[in-house]
Amino acid sequence: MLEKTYQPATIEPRIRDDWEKAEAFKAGKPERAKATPYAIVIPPPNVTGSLHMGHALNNTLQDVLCRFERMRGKDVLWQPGTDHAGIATQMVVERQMMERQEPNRRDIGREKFVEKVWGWKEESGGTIVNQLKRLGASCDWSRERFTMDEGLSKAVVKVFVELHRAGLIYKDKRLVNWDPKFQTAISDLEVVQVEKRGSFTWICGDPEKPFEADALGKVLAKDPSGHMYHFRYPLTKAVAGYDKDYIVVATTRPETMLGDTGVAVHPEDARYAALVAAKATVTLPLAGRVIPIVADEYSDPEKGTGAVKITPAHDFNDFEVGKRQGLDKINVLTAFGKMTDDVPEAYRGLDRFEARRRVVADLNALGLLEKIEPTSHTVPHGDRSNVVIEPWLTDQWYCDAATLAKPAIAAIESGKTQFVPKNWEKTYFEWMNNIQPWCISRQLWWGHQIPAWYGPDGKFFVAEDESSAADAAKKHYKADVVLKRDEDVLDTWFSSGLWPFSTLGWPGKTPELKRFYPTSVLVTGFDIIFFWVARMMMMSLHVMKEVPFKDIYIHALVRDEKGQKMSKSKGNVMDPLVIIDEYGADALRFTLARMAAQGRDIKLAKATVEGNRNFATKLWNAARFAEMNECVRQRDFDPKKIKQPLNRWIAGETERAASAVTAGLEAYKFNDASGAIYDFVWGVFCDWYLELIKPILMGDDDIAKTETRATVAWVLDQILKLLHPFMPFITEELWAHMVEHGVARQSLLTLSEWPELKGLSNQAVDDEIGWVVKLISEVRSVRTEMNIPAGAKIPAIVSGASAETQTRARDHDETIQRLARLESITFAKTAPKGSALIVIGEATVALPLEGVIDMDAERKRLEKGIAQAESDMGKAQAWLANDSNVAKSPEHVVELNRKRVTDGTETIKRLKAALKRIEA
RNA sequence: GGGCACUUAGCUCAGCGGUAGAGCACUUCCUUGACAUGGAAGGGGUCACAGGUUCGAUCCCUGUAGUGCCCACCA
Repeated sequence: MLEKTYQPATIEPRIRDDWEKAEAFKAGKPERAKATPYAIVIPPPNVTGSLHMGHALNNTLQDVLCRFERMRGKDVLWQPGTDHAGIATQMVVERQMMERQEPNRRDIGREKFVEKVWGWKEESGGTIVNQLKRLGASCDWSRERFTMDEGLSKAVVKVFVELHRAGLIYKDKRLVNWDPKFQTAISDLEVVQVEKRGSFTWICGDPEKPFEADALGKVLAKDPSGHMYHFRYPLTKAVAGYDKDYIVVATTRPETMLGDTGVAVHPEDARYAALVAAKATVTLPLAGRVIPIVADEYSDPEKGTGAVKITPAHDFNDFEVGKRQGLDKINVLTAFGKMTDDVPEAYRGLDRFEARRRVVADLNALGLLEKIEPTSHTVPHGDRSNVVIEPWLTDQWYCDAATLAKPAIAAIESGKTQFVPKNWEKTYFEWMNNIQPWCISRQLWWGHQIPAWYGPDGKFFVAEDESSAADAAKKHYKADVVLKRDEDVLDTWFSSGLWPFSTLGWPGKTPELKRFYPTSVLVTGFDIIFFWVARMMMMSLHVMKEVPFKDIYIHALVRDEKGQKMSKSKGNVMDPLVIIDEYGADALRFTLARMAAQGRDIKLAKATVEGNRNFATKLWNAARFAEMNECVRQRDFDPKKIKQPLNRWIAGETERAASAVTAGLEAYKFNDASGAIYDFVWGVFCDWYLELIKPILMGDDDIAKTETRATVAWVLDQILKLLHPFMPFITEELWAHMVEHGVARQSLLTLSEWPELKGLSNQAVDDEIGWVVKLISEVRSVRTEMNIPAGAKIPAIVSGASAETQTRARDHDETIQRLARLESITFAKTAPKGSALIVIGEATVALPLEGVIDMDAERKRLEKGIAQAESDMGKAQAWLANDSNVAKSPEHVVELNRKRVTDGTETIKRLKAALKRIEA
């Protein structure tokens, strides 16, 4: 016997065990050898992470698809695994070491540190996996992978070596985004632009009367960023045709002026033509270095003074200008963002922001600070470290992304892989067409160490292992040499990019690779289209010569109910595990699926989850009702052979619901699919069908009763199946309760067959039950409006009814009486006086309530009905009066409006007649 | 600067060329033999604004305003 209320917390772990014991989610089972393969690779969560709402949504959708396809008989592989997440993980462990006041990673050295991270991975790496299981994820857990496990690491090395051999990976010295906190280079994608606005109001300077030192110092002490500083660089000597002895340049980063090696003006800029012609030079203030004024297209005459300082070692644009103009590159910053020894002694070792203040103050003292103005500009920050990123000159490994992008673009253009929704293609193309070299090396310790070994002269040998590198070195040096391995590791996304094939066993020629590659669909959020999706497309096409997946389903991000991004600092994080504890995994999953249609974000409120928990309870109680009424599944039950109209009707409704759910899932319209089953279960099955059949179940027509019981059991089975992808736990639990011939069911719902229903719907039956439903609704409506006590039973007298209507009324007599709380239904030529009247089609139903009803209220009710009917009919009439409407509209629309007029006329006539009787 | 979206009931959002829907909230009533995590009946919307296309526009097109996001740049 089912408990009165549904308790997810006690059920879920047990169901999970059942699935595990049955190895229900194992891919490649022999009995499915002939089935169509269906594969999804999970977006691997960070191994040290824990489940957040984004994961919950992402994995719910994948699980819905996997369960759906599994039930449709496919051989489903949902490939799980985790990502080593270089920076993030190293950060977590380092922070932990700091909190425990242990020696830092540099003190203990690389080997010991990496060992520690592995320890941490072993200890907490299972957390997120267990959390995914709590959500109900039907992954093939026996195939779990980790980006740094042996097989995947082999794949990484092999791809690196091959790309290097093909010239698509190379080493280069150029500016990178340097993170002074984590001491590593990061890729463009890991840089976020943060808006900076000056924190002090604008201050206009006057070089003749410099700022008072204290006042300026106070201002600068606040926050020296977000301002534009205008400096005078004195000319080394006067130039004929140029009326000043200095040139003004502006910058938001004063400290970098110590690394200036030129000033650029536009070649066409008349103001500076004399300076260019004279090959004028300026003396760089503070440093005392003489630097040239060069003509370069980069400088924009419209901006500032049209003259721009050039710091090739610390600015991406300046780097290019420097290259064109042959300017020196002077590095003035250390890896930690402090001034190097290549600046005047006074600034050496200063932090970059302190140096900024000093430079401004010192230039002011020299009368070279023209003005300071507040400005609004964006400053690059590390997405993890949140510190200001420095463009910094270093040796790094790069991947020629532009070349790899070409086939990846073509694959989407040709439709071999398609985005759902399609509009994400544009974003993808936009980025791929402008893709920059990808910096793949990181100065971290946790990750795949780059397979390059250096000889004594710095020449490197890229090889799959040290001995191959040694062989190559020996050939080159004609002697044995000591090799030193490159200390850098690869960007995390390098290994993630191989995920669709590395997890299937590549470079081995495994049966899984053959069977499941390319995978069916990738389900992910739009925030990692560039980071991950694009890289998988590039890598997979290069290595496998085949797309990694056929569809890319992009879903929204989950935000809080106010639409703000959930973040720990804002304190608005909704923990999926807390929600699961409170409402059950099914309620959370169903909520996320129902909201999955939204454009770019999902605003999640607790109340919504609660509503869906209530839906689960509703289903639970419907099953309980079935159980109490001995609605037992019959083995040979055939829905096509149903006789009772109510049962035929619900069979037809079930078919409609099933096809709506199927169609929704096939089109990745999770909201449509989940909405269809919700409406059917609550709005049709519970609200109407179960109520309508009660008289039969309690009656003594055994044939009808037997058929109805069997139908209830059958419909419930269909419901459990249709709902299972969304709510796997409660459905599996109820499935187990639905006995068959007195024997508890042995099979698992998750392995049952998906309903493919056909030929169950019948128009005549739908009309018949539709009439019953309409009558009941109308009576209920009148009862409320007439303030008839809910408990009072009243008679109903039907007049003007056709033979068909009379038959319907007689056939469903008991049902109608029960649901409309009627005492009797009788027929008469005319409606008795003093009645409330209901008009349905050709018939009028009278509720004789003389003395009970308020005639005034009845008049108002009828008048309202007439007004509504007249307005509706009037619209239809006006529409028909327009000849072009009739001439140019499709027939069914014309027909619809004609019907509105005829039906409306009839209704109005009867309502008016009813009104007249009252007034009489 | 370039791009992508969004604007529908008090709130959160579906819908989409043929007389506007759901959940929550609200009002009234109901402990009726599955369910008060429930049932019944209601109230509430010129579908942001202005043009256009169409027999017909909430839906398609153009523009305006507001909002959000992505990319790039910023002397």
